[in-house]
Amino acid sequence: MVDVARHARVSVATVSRVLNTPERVAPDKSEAVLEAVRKLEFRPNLAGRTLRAARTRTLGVVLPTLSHPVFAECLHGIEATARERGYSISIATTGYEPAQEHQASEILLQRRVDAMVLTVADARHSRVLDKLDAEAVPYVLVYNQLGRRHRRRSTVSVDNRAAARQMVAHLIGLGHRRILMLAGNVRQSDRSRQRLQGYGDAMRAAGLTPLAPIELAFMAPDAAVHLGDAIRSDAPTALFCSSDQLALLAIRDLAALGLAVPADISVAGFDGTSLSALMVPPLTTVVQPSIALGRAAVERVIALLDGARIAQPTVLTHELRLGATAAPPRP
Amino acid sequence: MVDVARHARVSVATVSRVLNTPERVAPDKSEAVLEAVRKLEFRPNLAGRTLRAARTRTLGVVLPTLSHPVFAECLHGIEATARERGYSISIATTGYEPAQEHQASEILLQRRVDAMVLTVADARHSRVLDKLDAEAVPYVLVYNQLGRRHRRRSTVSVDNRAAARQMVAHLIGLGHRRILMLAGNVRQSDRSRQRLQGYGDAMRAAGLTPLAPIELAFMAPDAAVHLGDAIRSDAPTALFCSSDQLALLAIRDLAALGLAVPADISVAGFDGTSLSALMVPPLTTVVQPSIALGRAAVERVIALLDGARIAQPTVLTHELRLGATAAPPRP
DNA sequence: ATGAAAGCGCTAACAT
DNA sequence: ATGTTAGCGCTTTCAT
Repeated sequence: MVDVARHARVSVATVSRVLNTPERVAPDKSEAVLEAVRKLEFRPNLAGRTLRAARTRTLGVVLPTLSHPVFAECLHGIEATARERGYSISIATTGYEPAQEHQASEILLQRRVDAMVLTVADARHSRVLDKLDAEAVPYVLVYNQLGRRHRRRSTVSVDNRAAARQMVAHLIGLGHRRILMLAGNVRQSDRSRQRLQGYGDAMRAAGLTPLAPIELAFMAPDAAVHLGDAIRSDAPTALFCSSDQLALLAIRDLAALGLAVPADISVAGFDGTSLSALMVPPLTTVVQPSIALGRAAVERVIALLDGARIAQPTVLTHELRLGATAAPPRP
Repeated sequence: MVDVARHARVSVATVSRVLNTPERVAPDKSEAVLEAVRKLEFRPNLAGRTLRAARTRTLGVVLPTLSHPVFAECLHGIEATARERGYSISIATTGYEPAQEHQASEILLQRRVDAMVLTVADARHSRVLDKLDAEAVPYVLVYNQLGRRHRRRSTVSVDNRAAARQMVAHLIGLGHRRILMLAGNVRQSDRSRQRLQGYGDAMRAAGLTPLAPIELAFMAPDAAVHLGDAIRSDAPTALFCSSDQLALLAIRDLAALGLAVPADISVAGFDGTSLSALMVPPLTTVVQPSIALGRAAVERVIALLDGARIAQPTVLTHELRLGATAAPPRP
């Protein structure tokens, strides 16, 4: 900066002003500074700026994984929006392990991110969120959704329970009575729990008895076994899966068990990742607008940074995509 | 840090040493400092450290998009490895636009990332890479692959040309003669070009005449039209696509044209994203080890930071996954 | 409108 | 082994 100042025959203070508050500097000086910047290829060092201004213009992002397309697409929306708004992002993943949530957030806090966008296992009980609250670091949760009693935290999500209810109601409408839910880890994941509730809502509303869900750890290798057992004992005619990934896994394993989808058994998913639309037959699933969720989360977190109060949860509309993996049961 | 020093009754220098070179400080003092750190919940401010040490322990990552599973998985490997090695990452995407490559790299350079991992459109002609060379910023390319004459740049990739050749040879082995290639933007993407070369190699090796490829811009909306035209004029019995995404798109559009895969026409892809394995029927494709590519890229870039010279390109082994979308042509 | 100078939090050279 | 201190690059009072 000293070089630039010398080159433009002004002080470093003026250089700084040109870069930050150009309106407060005379046009001719401004011009000279800008030219010096170009000529010397000056690139402000963010560390200096951060140290002094106590702002990094960086958003921290904590997500369970990037291998799952839902989160990858969300990150895509986050990154694009952050860039448009002049922020960059720093990311850390947790691999679905609550212990890692703490480590991930510490790394980002050490970088002094201005705010965070995160998906945690359970938004109601989270040491990390408690910490962020205590340290007054603004944050917005994506995908996580909170009940009426926990509205202290800013969330951006779809209505998981309602979406699950609608999808299960759709299966019931097709004529299914024995519908089995394939859930993620219900104890750890609030979304899994909400979708399970939605499943129960729909079943009971139709006068049906909910079946005990199969709980699968993320990417469980023994999924096929559990699935086989459950199919023998419950004889379901439809499977409602709490993610597309689980649905694809189920379809594959059903094929191995000699069951055709949807002829022998129907399968519905949740997420609506772009690839699930391209597969043949296209997956019947609940479409979450992942990119839009990421976008909205960044917009909200920037609003918080600009002094907004925590508002109502942002609930984006989901959509039932009636693909071709769910059909009426065999008579 | 002053607080911590006061609390532990030592100087700030000792606090710094405990944090950076613990072996150079007496155990009792070290203990005292650590306790003060815990008690005061001291979190070193990276900006101060960066400013002084001129190192951020941050890796910049530039990728075309995060919506494409191949890059998302690669990023997953990058993030995990970086974390293990004590680095964090800062990402920027380019949306496949060379102009944005420049912008993305500038953002990261402004953050003073220690090094970069990137995928560019064309590694042979890249203003961004020229700039990084000029500024002596270490970097490693992922997915990009360079010919013998351009080995100045560090790359981590599969052998795109050989992989394409093998896949096309496999199709020829099944009995196909009229094989059409669906390529990305050949002019802009070096990988697309290499895969097209591999296609040509295999065709000529079998005494067949390569057909002119269909070039599709990324996520082209008019893909169906071009595909329909080409199928009418070339009457191919197999399609070799330069990405899984293109393959899925093709399969969907073929269905719309009344063509069944693989009964009427075979389709092979390239990438081996995890979802392409789960679809029914599973996609016949070239599997790139995306997570391992990301891991290897980070290992190499850290080696460069530690003073290693640019070595031979790292070529990871691909794999042909013989799914069920390619079969012998109708007699 | 502009400049001089203090100081953000940290590390490392130097002194002890 | 430990302390003192300069200074990394920037922004922001405070003067002028």
